[in-house]
Amino acid sequence: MNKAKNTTTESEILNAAKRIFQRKGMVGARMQEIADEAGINKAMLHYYYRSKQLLFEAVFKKAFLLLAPQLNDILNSDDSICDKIKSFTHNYISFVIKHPYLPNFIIQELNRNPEFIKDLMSERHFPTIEKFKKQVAIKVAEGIIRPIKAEQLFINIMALNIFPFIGAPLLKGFINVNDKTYKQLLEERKTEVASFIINAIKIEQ
Amino acid sequence: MNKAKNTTTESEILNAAKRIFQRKGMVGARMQEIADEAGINKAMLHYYYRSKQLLFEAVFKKAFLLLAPQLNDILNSDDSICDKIKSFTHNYISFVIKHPYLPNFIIQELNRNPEFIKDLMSERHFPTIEKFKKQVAIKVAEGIIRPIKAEQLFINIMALNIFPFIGAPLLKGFINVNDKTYKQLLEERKTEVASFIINAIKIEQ
DNA sequence: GTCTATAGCCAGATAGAC
DNA sequence: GTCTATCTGGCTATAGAC
Repeated sequence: MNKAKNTTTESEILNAAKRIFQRKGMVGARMQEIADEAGINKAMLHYYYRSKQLLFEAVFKKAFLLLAPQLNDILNSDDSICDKIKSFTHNYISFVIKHPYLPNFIIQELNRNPEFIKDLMSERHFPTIEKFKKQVAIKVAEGIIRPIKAEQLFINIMALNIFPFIGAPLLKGFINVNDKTYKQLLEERKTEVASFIINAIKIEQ
Repeated sequence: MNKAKNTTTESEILNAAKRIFQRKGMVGARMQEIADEAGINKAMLHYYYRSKQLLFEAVFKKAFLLLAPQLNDILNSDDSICDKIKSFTHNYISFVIKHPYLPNFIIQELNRNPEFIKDLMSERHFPTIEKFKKQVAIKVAEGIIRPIKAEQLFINIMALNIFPFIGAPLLKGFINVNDKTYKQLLEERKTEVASFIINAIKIEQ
């Protein structure tokens, strides 16, 4: 009927779906649960999004487009490598502390359906590694940083940033700490990760 | 009837279940699919394991007990820190290249049910970080390695070893390589990861 | 646009023959 | 121990009233 109202219901559904899908995944989530979370009827979900699959895809794409552009900070900025690593890890870890389910959601659903990445890569502003590769190669040639493939460095950066969230239950077990202490460790990583990476690659003058 | 035959069917089921559960997860797996994979009837699964949940738990525990003891190499061996890091990363990455679904399976199911780690921790030979903490603290005090909390170092080691497998679809997308090239990158990591970590922590003499 | 009621399907589990 | 057939429940999706 009324445009504002439609938009509100539609985005209410999307937000509710986001919360449920991120916690339970595509397979584990229930349409009824999403409807309850949104405080509306289950039929409404189908009215606005036709099917569970389409609702899921809307949520997934939105989540991915929230996370991916941040990689431009490390891949396509003109700052020095060390500065990029410092600002990226700090920003990324801060962001994920606020949205702890996000990385696991993305990773899990990409593992369930790996071809999905191809759709995403066609998106505007999908970050690529090309510029970063050139920058690393130059700095290695200049003797500023140790010899390392940009691909490996990128994998390491991603691993150190993301894994502590995805592997939290496992790591809490081995380290044998409670949630509060683990959260404190994550806080420290805002600076710890950058130091670790920079020590690993920089050559003492 | 016959003992040998029982054991065979029972372990056939367990192996089939392992393959299906590791690819699809608890929620995504179908009992029919597991039965097909084992080449037997669906009713047999219930005859031997009573329910999907119990079958899953048998598979999960077995998988976990395959992976966890390897951590003793880094946490409880008497070698120097550098030697431990070298041998552990090499062994671990080699192992996971042969069983690529394993880490994601463990991590994913622990995220679905985080309290599950408590059961596992009561198992004999569950590795803990205590000895490793002492060793790191001593080496830091001696000025052999840079100041770092053992917990953070441990998280970093785990992240660098495991994430490349769990995040493979995502990383392949950003790095923009095919499966074969990515596999090559993983091979390189058998030595690359240790160098990276050791450079990050060691103090130049 | 929003609801209730229900169709239709699929999966886990069991009964019961052999 | 192994099978076929079936029960039962839960879930996505839709029909249709308001």
